[in-house]
Parts: sequence; C-alpha cells; structure tokens
Amino acid sequence: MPEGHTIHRLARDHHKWFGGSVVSVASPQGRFSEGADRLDGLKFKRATAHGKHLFYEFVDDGTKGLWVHIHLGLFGRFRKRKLPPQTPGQNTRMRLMNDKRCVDLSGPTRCEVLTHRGRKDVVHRLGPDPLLDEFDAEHFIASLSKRRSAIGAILLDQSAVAGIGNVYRSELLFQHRLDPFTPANQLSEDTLAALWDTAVDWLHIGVQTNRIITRFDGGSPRALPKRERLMVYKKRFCIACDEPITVSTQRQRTLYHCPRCQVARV
DNA sequence: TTTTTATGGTCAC
DNA sequence: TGACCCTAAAAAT
Repeated sequence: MPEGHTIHRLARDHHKWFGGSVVSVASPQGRFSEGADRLDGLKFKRATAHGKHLFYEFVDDGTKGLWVHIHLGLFGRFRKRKLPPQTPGQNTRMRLMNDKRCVDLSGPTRCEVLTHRGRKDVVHRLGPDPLLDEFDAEHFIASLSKRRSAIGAILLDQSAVAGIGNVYRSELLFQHRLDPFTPANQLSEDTLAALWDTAVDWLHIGVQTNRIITRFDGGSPRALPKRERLMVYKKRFCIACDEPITVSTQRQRTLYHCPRCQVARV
C-alpha cells in the first residue's frame, strides 16, 4: 500500500477526522507507550505528509514543538475502527481516537515523538515531493542532472524524489520508454521534466483514488478492473509489443521492464 | 500447514 | 552486499 500517495491520503483523512479535536492516544502493544502517555488527552492540531512520512502536530505549551512521526515502511497499516472499538489486537502500535473516529496503526517502521527540530531533520533528508512541490520541476531536474546512478535506482532514492516507490518506479520508466539502467545525467532536461510531470499527475490521482493507477483507457480511473490499472509492474508480457517482461533487481527491489520498448535514450 | 512475498528503510561489513 | 526490523496475505506444499 504505502507509496507517497497513501501517506498524503492518510494525512488528508486524519486531518479531517482529528484536526482541532482532543484525542486519546494509546499503545496497546506497548512499543509506543511513552509517546502515547505524553499525547493522550491533548489537542491534535494537524496532520501533514512529506514523501512517505506522516506527521501529526499536537498543541503543546512549550516552544520546542510536539510532533508524531510515522513511517509505515513496507508493512505498516492503518485500519479504521467503528465506535465503540473492540479491544485492540496485540500488534496495535498506536490507537488514535476522538469522539467520532478511531484508527489503529500496526507494523510501522517508525512511530515516534519529535520536536520541531527533529521533524525538520527528517524532512531535510528528503528531495522534492511531487505532491508538495509540483511546480518545482527545476529542483528535480537540477538534482538528477548531477547524478550518475541509474535512473531506476534514483527514482527510489528519497533524497532525490520523495514519495515514489517500487510500483511507480517501474511504471514511470515504462511510460517514458526508458531503460532503467541509463545514468540519470545522460537524460535530457525534457525527459526529466516529463518524468516529473507524470509523477505529479499520477500521485495526485493516487491520493484521489487511494490506489496506484497508471493506465487509463478513458473514463474514470476507478472504473478500471484491478488487473488493468498498471502497465508493467508484475506483468508477464509487454502491453505494447508482447515481449516477455524482464524481472530483475535494482536497488534491492524488484524491477519490471520491457527490454524491447525501454531503450536508452536522451 | 508452511513458505514466500510485499507499494520500505537502516545499519554493519 | 547481506542481515535485520516489522505484519499480513498470497502462494506453495
């Protein structure tokens, strides 16, 4: 589930459900007890997202800031619970609740309390986020023009672009018929700009629909059957030329690409 | 029933 | 490069 669109959607939903309200925070699992004890009963100010990082700001009397930082990693997941909720399961890291809503978080890579400074440190390590900086293609282009690593590797590097994950990577490369192993600095500004624009479009659609969709045959994206929402990720044959899709590993993640359509180019 | 896989990331060597 | 963290569901047996 979690690429950037998921996190931004969570921020949007959680802000709507909890923003401005007094919340109860608990850690049934115990691994976030310290944070939960500190936040329980405070006012939830807002939820924001940057790349794959979710942040909650709480109202606090000090000046250092009071934030929760959540990173879902590969397994992290939020589940909505109806009120009144049942006793949480053993793996519930955090339960967040007010008088109208309840969500349970399980399996995150990170769930921690941070100060303003701590949050800034996290965000500072991230590159531009197509969902936050959509008009900042320049920044992305300038950064990638300097990098010699393969474009397929760079798309997963959160310090280059924040929010793109393994599915969007393969799909973006296919959309632009790029060989994943082309060094980024060999790509033209036009190509990089086109990549960025596609990322902006797709991620917005992802937030809107709460799913990854990269294939559109007219009509509303949501109408497409699940199997037809992607072009190359986990496909066996190329939708354009019928050639078998190559499955490989790049930056420790499974990469799907068409060896015939995706050729190196500028 | 067991094993593998997954839309992620960090750290040590 | 590999070990490891975390959870759940799909796939293999």
